[in-house]
Amino acid sequence: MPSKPYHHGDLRRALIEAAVEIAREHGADEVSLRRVARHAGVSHAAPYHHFPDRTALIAAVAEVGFRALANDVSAVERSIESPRERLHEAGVAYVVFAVSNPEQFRLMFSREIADSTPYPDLHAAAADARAGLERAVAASRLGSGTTSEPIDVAAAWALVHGLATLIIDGQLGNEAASPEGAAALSRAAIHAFWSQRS
Amino acid sequence: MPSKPYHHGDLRRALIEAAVEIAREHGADEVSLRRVARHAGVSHAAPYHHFPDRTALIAAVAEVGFRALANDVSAVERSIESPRERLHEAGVAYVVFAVSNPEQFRLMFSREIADSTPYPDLHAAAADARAGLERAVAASRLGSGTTSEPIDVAAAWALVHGLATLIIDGQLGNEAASPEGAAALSRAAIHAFWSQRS
DNA sequence: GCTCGATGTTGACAGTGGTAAGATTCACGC
DNA sequence: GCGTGAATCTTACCACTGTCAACATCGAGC
Repeated sequence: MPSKPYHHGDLRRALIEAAVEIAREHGADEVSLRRVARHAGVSHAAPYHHFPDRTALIAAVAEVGFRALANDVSAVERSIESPRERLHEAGVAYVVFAVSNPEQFRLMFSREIADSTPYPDLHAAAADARAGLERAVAASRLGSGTTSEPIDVAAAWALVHGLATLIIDGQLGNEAASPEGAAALSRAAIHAFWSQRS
Repeated sequence: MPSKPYHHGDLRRALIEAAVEIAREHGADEVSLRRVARHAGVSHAAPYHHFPDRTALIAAVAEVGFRALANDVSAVERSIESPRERLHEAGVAYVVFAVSNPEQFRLMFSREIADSTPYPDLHAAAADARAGLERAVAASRLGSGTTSEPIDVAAAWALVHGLATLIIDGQLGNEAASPEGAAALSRAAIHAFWSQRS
């Protein structure tokens, strides 16, 4: 049995999975190239044959994260009739994703890849995720007709993104740390902004 | 002339200022203990006589940041009559502070000090800043009387915090990068949530 | 005026991202 | 079948980081 062939076979994928696992178990800032390589059973320089540098690995991990987020958001989109309700639940899905995968979420919005233009695949995945929110906002026509749409998208995104980051940093209490608690809190927060109308 | 006395005199303060300056000029993640020490003109181990570890230095920097933020927010509080307007402008001040001091803002919400309980002074400063928003929310009674107040605070905080983080990460376009642009954007976003009422 | 604690320095260690040079193996043309 | 070049992986370095231990220097109070 070739227990350890010289060539790994699918090291790129293995490195990404190792990074996700290390992030989940030890935190996003424990994801170092060397540790990822160790976890995948290769030498510390092997990753450089698949990623030009550490940032590129993070970008790849973030890319799969954005794809999962886009998936979660559009699943909600397909399952709800009322445009207003659909927007609300898309926001809840955003927050729940962050709370369910806090370390990956942190990686997705880590500073080194804030400008995603050098990573086209990441850029596309992030745009897809954002497009989900944009569709939900456009359909529900948040605000009166006088406000321009980009502002509505920015406001909606900011609200759920703020909830997500504050919750996963523990700033909004421990009840919100669980996906159920996060869903309840974000639903309540969203309704707080709309309750004055109903 | 004693160009370099053996003892610095006020090294603790000098280290904090050096950290702020390095963050401003080179980015928050360039703030290393050794670089800060170098910038202050002392050896790389000198900081350990004033801070137990790197995190404690970050906590000290974040503390002055939170004090400045609390100051900015309560300055707005004192200058505006209408409770509703006061809440809105307190939120704008939060975002403008972040955009005006992006690297310090990042330090203030960096993960290593997300739990501020080991740093009582930082904890108090952060609580002061938050208290500003809480007062503004309580006075304006965001939402109808049926929503509980902590939710209102969380929602308001999440909105402005989300705006702040998204803007300083460049996710909301370059127009928002300037303090004026950020003020305009955040005012519009806040009004987007209220316009449906007026 | 001496001593002791506070403050500073030098030197070491393990860990990191990154590069260079060499080893191994795969794929493909003959 | 077989060689040869490219892709992959390894070992060995470099500079940098946080942190600690040992030692040097100074100031404040007895």
